[in-house]
Amino acid sequence: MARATIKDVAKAAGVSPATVSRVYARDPSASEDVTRRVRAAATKLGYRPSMMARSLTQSHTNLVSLVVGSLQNPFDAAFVEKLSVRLSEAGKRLLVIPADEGAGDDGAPMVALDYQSDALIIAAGLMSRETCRRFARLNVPVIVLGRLLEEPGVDSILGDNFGGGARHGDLFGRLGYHRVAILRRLPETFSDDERSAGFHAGLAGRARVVEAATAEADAFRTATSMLSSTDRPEAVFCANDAIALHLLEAARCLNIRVPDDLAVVGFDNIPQSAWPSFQLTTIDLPIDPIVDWIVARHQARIDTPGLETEIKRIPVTPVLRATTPRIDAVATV
Amino acid sequence: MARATIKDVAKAAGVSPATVSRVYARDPSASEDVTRRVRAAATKLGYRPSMMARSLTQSHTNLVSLVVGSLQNPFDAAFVEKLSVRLSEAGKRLLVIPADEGAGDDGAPMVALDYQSDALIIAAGLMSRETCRRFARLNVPVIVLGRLLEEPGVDSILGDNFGGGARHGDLFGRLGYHRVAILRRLPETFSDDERSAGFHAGLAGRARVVEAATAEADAFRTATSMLSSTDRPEAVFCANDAIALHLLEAARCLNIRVPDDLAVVGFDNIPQSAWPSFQLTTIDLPIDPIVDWIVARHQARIDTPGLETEIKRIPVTPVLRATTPRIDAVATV
DNA sequence: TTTCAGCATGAAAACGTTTTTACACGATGT
DNA sequence: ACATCGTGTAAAAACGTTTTCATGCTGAAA
Repeated sequence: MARATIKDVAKAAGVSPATVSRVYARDPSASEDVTRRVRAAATKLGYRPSMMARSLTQSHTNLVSLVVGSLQNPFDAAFVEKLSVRLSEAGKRLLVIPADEGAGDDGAPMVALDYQSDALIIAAGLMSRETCRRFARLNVPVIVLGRLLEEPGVDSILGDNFGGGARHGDLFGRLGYHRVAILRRLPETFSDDERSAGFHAGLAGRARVVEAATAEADAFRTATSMLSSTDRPEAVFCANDAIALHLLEAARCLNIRVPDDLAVVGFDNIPQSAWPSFQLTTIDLPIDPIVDWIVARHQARIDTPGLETEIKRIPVTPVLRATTPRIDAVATV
Repeated sequence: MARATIKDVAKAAGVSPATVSRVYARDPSASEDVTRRVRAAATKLGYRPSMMARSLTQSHTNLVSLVVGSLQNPFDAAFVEKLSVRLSEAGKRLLVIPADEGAGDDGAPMVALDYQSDALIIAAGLMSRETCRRFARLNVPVIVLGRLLEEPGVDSILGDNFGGGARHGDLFGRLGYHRVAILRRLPETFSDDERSAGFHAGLAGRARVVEAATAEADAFRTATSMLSSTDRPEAVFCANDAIALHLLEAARCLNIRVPDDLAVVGFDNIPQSAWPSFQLTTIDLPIDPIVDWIVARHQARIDTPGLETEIKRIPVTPVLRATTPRIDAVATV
């Protein structure tokens, strides 16, 4: 019971394979009558054109590869889900490539080349500049999320990390804290570098800052030890909500009252942050505009090769909730 | 700067394309000397075999399609992540297909056919029996997660939903509740049917049961109205942890003490359930064995066509935490 | 009628692989 | 000396499409 091919359909409809192809390509030169016969034969045989064969003659595959790390962080999970939906709507498919793939050989995203992906989206901040260059040379559009990789032909999209961090820094300054901390992801994490820099700028020296880095999986432990230290910070800027939630959990375990004994702020505004248990003050980084831009941009790159490198910044907005004191309560101090 | 093809490599190495192919296929008949020359030429030209072309002559593509709904539920997100990693390790790629795809045409998973996927994994409980049959007829292995679809050639894998539900039902019975409730996903959700049935069996009539269904996105609202009703239940069995967490949130908003005024149990044991804020009593449904079985099973189906349909049940284990009273405290009553 | 444009269609080449078949060569056996 | 066999390689067919080019047909203009 092999799969029906274009020849089978052609024979059944009494036409040539070329004609069947034309019908599927919506070529206007295909006559009314023939189109009907071909469609009828196709549905009877359950024919669907093979994308693999089609990709061989055409220059595109309608495949988009996504290199991604963990999906534990709800932000990333939501990103992947929305991206796959929007790509589907555009008639494209998402190929998921774990970031730690193919370490032995040529680096992770090379597998995207094997399937002739039309574009490559990097949601894990670890692709080497070298690999990027290689893709750019092959005219495969590369879009990097959350990292600024200045490389010709490689586009980047990021939230306004510096601006968001600055808002938090200024908030802490106005709240009059003297000992604050930053809890962030591991040192190579580009977004957190920016967020941290913005925070420092916004704080403008009004408080002493200590900084700790942690893997997301270890966040609870790191947070616990940070809160157990002798001169525990009065307020903590967590570089993302996932970490902030762990910090809140740690505080709860240690019977530290939030926000009275400890203020906490995050970044991303994942859905859980709005839950009554957390009510996390954070920075909203909206996913829809990110996905929209990626979908539009990769298509633009495909349609017109040789575009200038573009760096897109998504604006963010602060969301004040209950893990920080009300600012007006302190404004008079 | 077009991509290097097998012919380019052949020319550069002074051999025929067939020989290059043999080198990549690790054909032992390729001589030492030639293998070296080919490898050298390939790396110099940056050659990688085109999977699209290869798939045309071979019967398999090393592509596995996954039809999936939302990734908001951490259980599903973790499943997708682990599946993609394990498939990668086996040299395969994951093609993600949103469940609501192609509603107009032939049903969602048909797009998997377009790319000649070697196997189809359905993690959304909505594939029609008709569509399944079609795949089975084409010798494309279909594996359904969380749904029992008795159809020749279609394998299913599920947690022991009935058993897990029964444990909860019995627990509630032994705790002496009289008014209990079930909060579950929408009526078509197969797993929840089983969990609910198991719960009833385990409870064995020891309490009056009311049942409410909700979309996961509406869980907080549904939970709130359930807890606000005049004869609020003493204990609620939520058909999964994601819903249970929303119920706990709702209880907190309504100042209902857990477990004193309200006992809550869930199902799945997602990481968040263990957080100090929740401490949810639940049923552990481990993901690793699920993914392992799926990877092994789809490979088995590919290697030996015509296998008997198999239905795999993953054992579950109760996890007692703080959203239920300690059972020994009541055992003497 | 003849000629030509335009249109619908078919034949064949091309895409980049794998695989089958065939061949040349050297070594072995008598 | 010749037949036989293995071994390493090349040539060519095949996979299922799209696309270019050629061709036959229709009808309008001459």
